[in-house]
Amino acid sequence: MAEPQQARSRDTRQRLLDAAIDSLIEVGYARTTTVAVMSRAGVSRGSLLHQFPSREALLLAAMSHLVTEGMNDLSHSIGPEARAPEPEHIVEVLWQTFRMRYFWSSIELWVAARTDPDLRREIYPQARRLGQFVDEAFSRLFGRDHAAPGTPDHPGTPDSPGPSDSFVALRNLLISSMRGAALTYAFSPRDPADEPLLNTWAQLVRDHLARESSTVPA
Amino acid sequence: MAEPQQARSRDTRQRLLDAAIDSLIEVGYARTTTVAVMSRAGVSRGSLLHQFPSREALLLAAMSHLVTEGMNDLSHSIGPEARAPEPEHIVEVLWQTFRMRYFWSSIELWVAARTDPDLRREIYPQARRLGQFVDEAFSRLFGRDHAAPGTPDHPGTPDSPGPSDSFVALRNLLISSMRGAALTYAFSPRDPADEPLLNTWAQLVRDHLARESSTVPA
DNA sequence: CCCAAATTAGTCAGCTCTGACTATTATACA
DNA sequence: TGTATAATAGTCAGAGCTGACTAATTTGGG
Repeated sequence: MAEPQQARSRDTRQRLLDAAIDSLIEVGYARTTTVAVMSRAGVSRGSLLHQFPSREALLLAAMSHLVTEGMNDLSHSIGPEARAPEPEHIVEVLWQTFRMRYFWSSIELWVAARTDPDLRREIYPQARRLGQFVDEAFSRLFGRDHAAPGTPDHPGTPDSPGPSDSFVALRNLLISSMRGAALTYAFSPRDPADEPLLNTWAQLVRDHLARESSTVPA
Repeated sequence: MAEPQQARSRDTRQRLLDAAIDSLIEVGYARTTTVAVMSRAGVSRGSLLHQFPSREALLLAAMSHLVTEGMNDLSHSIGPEARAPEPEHIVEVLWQTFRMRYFWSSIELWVAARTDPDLRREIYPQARRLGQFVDEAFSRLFGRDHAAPGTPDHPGTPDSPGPSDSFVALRNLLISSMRGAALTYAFSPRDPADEPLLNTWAQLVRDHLARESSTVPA
């Protein structure tokens, strides 16, 4: 947790974490061994075990690193400000996040965590952290007006209510569906850019916006 | 592939496959070792390696076994005949299949397959086999009238068209969303029976049925 | 400039897993 | 019933991984 002061040390940590994530993506959780990560990062055994006293510590840190990286990527692809809700654009940006670097490494860790209590304990808060960030990003994609009358995505008080039920439902539906669809590319030879559900997702967004503007014409 | 004639042999195979699947569920792919399966099944090392010459062969066979088992379970929970489409019932039955025995073992194999070309090659046709069966089951849940004017779920000729586009879209959306939602239970402490998306899914089905009966009142 | 602490480097024993091997037992068929 | 074949049993060497250990090097403060 504590940031190491030494520049060299931080560089080593960074290289190890990147190497660990690359390894998760390329060869999966089981074959992401300390030796594999260490040689991939060009770091000696002693350094690795000094920075991360065990394989588990390394992978837990990688998970955290991953989430931070994912949040940065998503921020970047959305841009700084809320946009007008163009269904195709919203769907496209969201779907990209399920095709990026961190998706498969996350899945590897999730699946490994299922049968590893220690890993699971650590991953749960990280996943929530990323989930909340994705929720906020989703709201930003829609723009404040559509996402929530009040502050975007805070629980919502009587004065400033959170997102409407239908907005939350749409968000959860899209995200779960994309996750489920992305998973099939573990073995499917198709190109994710041609995902057949893309149209369906866009239509859901269009329907939501249409329904909203007709019932709450404000 | 060839069914062994010997009764004893078949029993051993069956026990090994069941043990392999149980092991996948309980400890995951990486720790499903030949020794673990063998002792779980109460079978000697020689027997295992006679029946399945390698760990990979065992797990490939387990995948096939799994699919067959999954299809039987699904058949059973749907019942023999097409039913009237009650949205809550449809969603409930479908959601159950993502909480059953074979879901996690499938995921373990899918994820392992991503970084294992041999496994991937074998899993792809199996997944398609199960996928098509699920599609048919889905059509049966809706009843022939709603699923397809023609024969249920065959590609569809000009004479007997397949399911409508919107039906296919609904199906793919529900299945992908359920898969994506189910995945979070790898680490989430929630009870799948309380899955928040259940209402959303049911609403989608209701909307589809309503739209259908209004546009095609035939 | 020097020294203590931090960091990096390299080696090793212990463990587990896999698949090959040999031996034993059961089955099918003549 | 006898024998060839199939199935089951148990052992073992080789390979890979982890984490502990010792040694060398670099950094930062006095």
